[in-house]
Amino acid sequence: MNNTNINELPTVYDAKETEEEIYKFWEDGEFFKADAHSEKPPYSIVIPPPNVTGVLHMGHALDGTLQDILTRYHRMSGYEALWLPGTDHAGIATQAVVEKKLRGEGLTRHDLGREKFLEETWKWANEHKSEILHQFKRLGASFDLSRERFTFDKGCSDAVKEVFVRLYEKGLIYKGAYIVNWCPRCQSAISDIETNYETEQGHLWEISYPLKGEPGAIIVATTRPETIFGDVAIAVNPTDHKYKELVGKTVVIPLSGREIPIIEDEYVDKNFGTGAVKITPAHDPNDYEVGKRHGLEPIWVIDEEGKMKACGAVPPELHNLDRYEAREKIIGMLSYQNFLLRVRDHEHNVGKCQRCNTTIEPLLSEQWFVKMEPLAKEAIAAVKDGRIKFIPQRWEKDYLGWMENIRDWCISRQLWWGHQIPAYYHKETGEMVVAKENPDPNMYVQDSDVLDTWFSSGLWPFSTMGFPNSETDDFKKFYPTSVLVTGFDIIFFWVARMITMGLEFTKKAPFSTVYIHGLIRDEKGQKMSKSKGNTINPVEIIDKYGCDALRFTLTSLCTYGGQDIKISDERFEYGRNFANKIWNASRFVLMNLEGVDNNDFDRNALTIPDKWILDKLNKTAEIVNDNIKNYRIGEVAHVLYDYFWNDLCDWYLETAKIQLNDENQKLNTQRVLRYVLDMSLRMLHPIMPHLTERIWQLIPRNYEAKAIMVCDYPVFNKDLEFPAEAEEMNLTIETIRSLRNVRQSLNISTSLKINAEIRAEGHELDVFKIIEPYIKRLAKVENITYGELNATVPPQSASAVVASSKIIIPLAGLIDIEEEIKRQEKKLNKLVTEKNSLEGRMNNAKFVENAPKELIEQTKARIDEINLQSGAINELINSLSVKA
RNA sequence: GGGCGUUUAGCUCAGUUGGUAGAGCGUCUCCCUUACAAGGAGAGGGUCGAGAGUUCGAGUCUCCCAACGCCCACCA
Repeated sequence: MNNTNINELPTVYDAKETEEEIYKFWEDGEFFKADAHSEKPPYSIVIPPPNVTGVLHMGHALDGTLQDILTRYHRMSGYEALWLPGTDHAGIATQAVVEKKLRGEGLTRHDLGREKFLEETWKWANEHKSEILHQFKRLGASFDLSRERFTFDKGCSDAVKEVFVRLYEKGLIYKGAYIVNWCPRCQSAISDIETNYETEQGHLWEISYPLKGEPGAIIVATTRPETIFGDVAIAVNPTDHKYKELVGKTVVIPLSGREIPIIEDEYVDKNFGTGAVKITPAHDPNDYEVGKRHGLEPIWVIDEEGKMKACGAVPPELHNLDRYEAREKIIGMLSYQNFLLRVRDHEHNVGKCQRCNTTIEPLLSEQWFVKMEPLAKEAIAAVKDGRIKFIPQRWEKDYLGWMENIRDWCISRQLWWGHQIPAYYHKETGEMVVAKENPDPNMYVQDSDVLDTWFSSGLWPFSTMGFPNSETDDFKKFYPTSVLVTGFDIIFFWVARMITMGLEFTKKAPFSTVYIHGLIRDEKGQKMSKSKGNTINPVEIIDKYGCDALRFTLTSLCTYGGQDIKISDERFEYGRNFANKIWNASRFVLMNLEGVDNNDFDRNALTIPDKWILDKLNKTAEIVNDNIKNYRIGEVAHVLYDYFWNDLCDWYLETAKIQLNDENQKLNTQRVLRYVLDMSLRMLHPIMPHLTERIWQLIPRNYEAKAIMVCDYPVFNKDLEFPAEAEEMNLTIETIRSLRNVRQSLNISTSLKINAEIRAEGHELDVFKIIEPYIKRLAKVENITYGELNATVPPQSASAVVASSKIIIPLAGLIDIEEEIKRQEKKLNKLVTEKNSLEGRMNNAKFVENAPKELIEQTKARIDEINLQSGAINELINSLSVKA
């Protein structure tokens, strides 16, 4: 790397080559490895483990970039930084994709059997695990692969067993029959938050249930006529006089003949439907509660596959019929026998499986649950008392709202891929033992269900650090972690569970900050998904634009409010162009560092532009540190972009060219350039690691260091403040801009040399004399002369007013007087408008009375300045008009 | 039904203690000036969704309305 010939560096930054080479350099040097025995204060982040179902998407790229920026920044800022990588076994999701693959081969998991199926799934998981980690490397991730973890590895599995047993012993895990969300396709229970509701256009059927042994009937409205065979009662509201006389009577279920009572229950809404509800406790959560209150035994009529159960309660011709086919058929039968009185269109919400979008079947079923309320107490307190802070803070409200209305968590899944529940049943007595190990494999069989995948991810911050052993080096050094970085979509699924579990089992909040960023969407604002075909693969973007370009662009799009981020391919040109700008600016500096010595710059030999850029750099460092600490990471990107491009490239490098040509200034300018480039690269490094490392390696350094990634991050330095020179440079810039403006607006060719007469007094005059060379070169001025401030304006000349001085540009034969007058009038108008507004304020007694002193003084000063400048412009216009 | 977010230049979006608006892209003009045409220089472009209020002063605070988006709850 160090043998590179600077003059042969390509003019276009080659991201691909650089990234590969640099990442390898970091890996070989073991720069990402965290030391648990370090004296430095710890900074740790555990990655939200990506599912092993697939590959990296843009959301991971954003999430990973932000974590890497925080990790790299803190590593450079004196912390022992650990970013712990890993993946999630993603129980239901992974099983689904593997089953899908098997289906392609004409197989089901049952054909393979549990053991063989798990083998297949492990294979799949391992392949994707390495693919995902490889992609994270392409992203420049500075994570410590020696600590890589998997939610289903030995350590995490031990943690799961430990937690399960302890919660069970504490009475916080129980097993029981409740209505759960059952996915007939996944063949498993799923939790409430894995169920999404969709509005569907359905029907409300009114069915007549005849009274037993007497004429008359009660009419019931239902959206699910196929469940009538599971009815155990008809319920009406106790205050509903319409049905007063029917309560206590018996009706006969149509098509079935079974007899059920008419009961009263508060749950019934008099105004909905007919005011009479069929009660089906086995297939509806509300009905289940009603049934329980009235001591009614549930009757199952739909099975786990969503088919009509082949049982006595269901007429034989419907046995094993799909629930929707059965519905059609039942409607026909009811209609034929005149039990169906009315059909109405009815919009209602239907639960869908988040994973496969199959309509959920509420099913009474025996499952395992975590009693959440006792655990939620501390999780609520931790956020309320500030032990855990959400950024942006508004998410705390969502979190607390959910926690405060927490419902028990159904944790058992009827799957194979996952942590098998550590409950064992005696083969003969059926006695159940909950323990980490099977008490006697000959006599006990393990519960066949596995745990919800989020159960293990909920332990992630501490299961990865050695838990249940809290004496490991990593646990002691790196737990609790510093911050959790994730999207808002998994606050309930994951963040909430980590907080409850962390507090319960480690007595500490697993992280003190939850940094929530927006979600990545396509250019139309739609969520990216494979089925929509609107996904953008981050690796393709990296191939096309470069990793640092991707990282910079994504970072720049992060707002403090955590808005969703719309991206399209072309947006990454922003980052690519910036990377190229950095590359070329650096190339320029490096090409001009030949012959530089090993000394730091000489403070006494600094020029105005030198001091100005040092001042800018210093201020930028201050702002950048402040912004990173406050998680305003998008702002960091903007500030650095503005500093690097607009200050460093557009102005300082241009002035440096002049100084480099001056033998007296050359050496010190080189030293300043070296320092400024070095510090600028360091500031950029956390966002754009490869490019900055690559260039830094080429700087002829006067200190020892192995890599930029372990250099100190620049901080504000009181000794590098140069306010006076900063002001003087502003005068320089303004003067040059005015001259350029004159040239352009009067259509004076750049090849044409012009002269300028500067009319200034006092300090401004002194400054002009110093900055003359810069003005000459950057504004392409041939000669500069000096004159009296109040002398008359020569004919045929353009002019500009800068600060308190005037610049006169004689343009005999070149100038269109009318144009110049117009130009000046435009400027004057602007000033006059501003002045009117300011004077309006100053004439307002209340403003003068109430506004802060500094603002009033500022306003006065500005009015003075405007008066001066507009006076000068008036004078110019007058002299031009006379001559015209 | 409850809650949250968004509405600012043609487009995409910034704008943290209230002090008369910024960026990138796009547009117009000029320029291959020995770091960079993925570039340089100059310019144009906004009554900050509507309305009301507080204030000397509101894109920024309060209220109300509208449109779009999201979350939670849930109606047999």
